[in-house]
Amino acid sequence: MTNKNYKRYTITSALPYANGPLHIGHLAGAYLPADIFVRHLRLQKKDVVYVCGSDEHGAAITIKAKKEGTTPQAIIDQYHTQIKKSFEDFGIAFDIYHRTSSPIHHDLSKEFFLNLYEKDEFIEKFSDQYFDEEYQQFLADRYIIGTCPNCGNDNAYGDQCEKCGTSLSPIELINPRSTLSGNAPILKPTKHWYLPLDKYQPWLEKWLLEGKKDVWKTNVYGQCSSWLKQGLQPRSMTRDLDWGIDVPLAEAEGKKLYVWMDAPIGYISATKQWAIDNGKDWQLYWKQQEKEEDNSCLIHFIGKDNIVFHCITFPSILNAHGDYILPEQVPANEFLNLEGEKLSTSRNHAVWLHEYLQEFPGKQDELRYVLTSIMPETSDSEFTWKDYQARVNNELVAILGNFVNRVMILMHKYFDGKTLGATLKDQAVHDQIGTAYEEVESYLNDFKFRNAIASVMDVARLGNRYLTEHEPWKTFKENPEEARTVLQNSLHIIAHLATLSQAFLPHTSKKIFNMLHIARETLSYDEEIIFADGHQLNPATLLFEKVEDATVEHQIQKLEAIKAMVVEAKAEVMPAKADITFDDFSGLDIRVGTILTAEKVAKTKKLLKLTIDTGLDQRTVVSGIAEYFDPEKIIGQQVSILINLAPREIKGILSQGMILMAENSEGKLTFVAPKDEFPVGSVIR
RNA sequence: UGCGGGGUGGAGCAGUUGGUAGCUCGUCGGGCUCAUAACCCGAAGGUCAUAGGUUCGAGUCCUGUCCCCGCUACCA
Repeated sequence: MTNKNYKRYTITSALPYANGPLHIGHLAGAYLPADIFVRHLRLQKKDVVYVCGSDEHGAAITIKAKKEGTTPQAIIDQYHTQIKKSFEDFGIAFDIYHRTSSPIHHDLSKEFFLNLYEKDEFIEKFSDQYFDEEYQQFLADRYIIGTCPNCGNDNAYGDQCEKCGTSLSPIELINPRSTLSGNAPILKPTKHWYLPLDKYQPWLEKWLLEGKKDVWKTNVYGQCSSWLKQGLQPRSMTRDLDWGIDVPLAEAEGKKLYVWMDAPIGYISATKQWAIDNGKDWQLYWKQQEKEEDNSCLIHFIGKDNIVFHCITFPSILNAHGDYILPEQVPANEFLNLEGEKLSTSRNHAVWLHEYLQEFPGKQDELRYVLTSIMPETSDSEFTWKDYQARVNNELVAILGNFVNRVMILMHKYFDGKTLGATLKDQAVHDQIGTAYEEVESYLNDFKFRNAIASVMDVARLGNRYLTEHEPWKTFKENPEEARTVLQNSLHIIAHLATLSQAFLPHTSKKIFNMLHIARETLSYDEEIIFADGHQLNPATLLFEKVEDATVEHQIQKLEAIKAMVVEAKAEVMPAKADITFDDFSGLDIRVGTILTAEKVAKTKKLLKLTIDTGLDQRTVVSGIAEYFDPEKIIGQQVSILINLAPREIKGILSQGMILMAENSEGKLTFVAPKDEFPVGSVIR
């Protein structure tokens, strides 16, 4: 990032959606890096505000409320409270954790909308939307269920079929029905306000493509330029929803502001609330100042799913409004996987923060350390419990914890824990510590959190080496003063270690200060560390405990148990389809066939190109089974094949027929074939 | 299929504007015994996915190909 010396910093982390708890993926993506960055700025005595809050609007929350037989308000209260507490317990140092259901936020969002409305920025468009006559309301996509045109699933949602994963629009659903009344909805025209992103494209190309080249991380810049290349389309800023911020126009009764005009403005409203609570001026952190160099430096920490939103949509809104600063940096992280699979809230495949805090009390810094060390900065990365164990045991315990422990124990053993003439008397050590400060500073400036935390650990390594080289346990016998100097130099290393680790491992750093009997909550980088003569150190305590095999096993088993449960719970049987006549059925010509050849279709994930002996002929069939079957292993497999299906070209290959497969609720497939070897061409009926 | 990201010693990753290939963990050998069997030193181990090109010189730039991940398409 640029090395400009900013007057102020405005730091945001993505607003968590208040319909579920937080997991380690959220932390590694948007909260931990921001937290470290903010703590680091504060230690340099920078003027910084770090804001976040719960995103509490949208259809998913009303739907969850309906499912659980409660109100949206109850849902958001529950999750807002839980998320807020988890953040506090974990040690994310927000200046304010606010919520978008607050009046101050509603007012500000409306103000933004009206500002753009009065400037005539919006395009007003009518479109046909489904409307439930009984309930007299338009239906959000998620309120419409129907048959998926793609896979025939009868319970596909208006935005997506969860069975086959296809994105849909409500209009595409066959036999749509309202989840409110169960009736078929009618199409009715409704008016909405669109933000003309296409109109802002030239501005975005200049500001982003030119201005942020080689400034933003490659993954972020790449995403954005990809979107701009495709050409932007106007985006609706309003929706027919029943839970959100009212569109502040008389003609828009019953309509709500869509998430784009809601959630990111939460950063600003949160800052406003913080300013009120603390006697500050929020405009210093968000508005353009008279002189450009007086502007605050705005940085959004997010996960990669939020890139387009924060790099294109929100800046466009801010720019259209006109008074606001734009993000200097959007250091988005990639995703964190867990034990070889994607984290999934719906499948409950996650390490939940609130559970970790409960099961590993007092071990926040262990998780902070591991997540920082594997932070998905440039590509997806993976959390495994074995790796967690290895990093805690081999690095935190063996290197950092052990070093501190060695010195503390020796100091107490030889000198009753009292210092005398304890200035740092080793130039090489002094220089190396200085280098560590420079490295941390420079790495964090570039959002390279992994490197930064490694530089901190290197100081502990330096300490261990220093001790081994000078062997105070030996020299004490002949020359106790030399041993004293070495140990007191080591105390300086420890104190610097505590200072340096404040941003990364705040709990540990406090423990070390306490052990050193330095009565401080934090110690700025520029403050000198002084041990007075006769300074009494506190007793040595262990900073970290080893993670036992059993602990790790338990966590792994827990994940596997959940996986098994999810499969069981999901094993619901698909409802029957509508009746057909015998003639409909007898129109199908299904035969026994044998697979002669099988090969993967290049550049596809699911497709195999098969040659089937049908008895009548040998024909080519393209089948979407590659995820579950190796081509070599299915040669000779007997299959049921529908042979009179109209041929269709798939990926440039003409597919003549369809292999019948049984599919379970997980999407796993198995062949439907005669129980015993049977002549090819035999009719199946 | 389109777009984006990535392919570097056993594992996980760094490699800035092109100039002798590094780090952490693991492995092997040695040292030390103050320390949570911890710590320190040393060694082995890489044709930097692949084929071309630019260059005095390329992991680093250009082009083609293959593979992995994400979104997208595909699943007759």
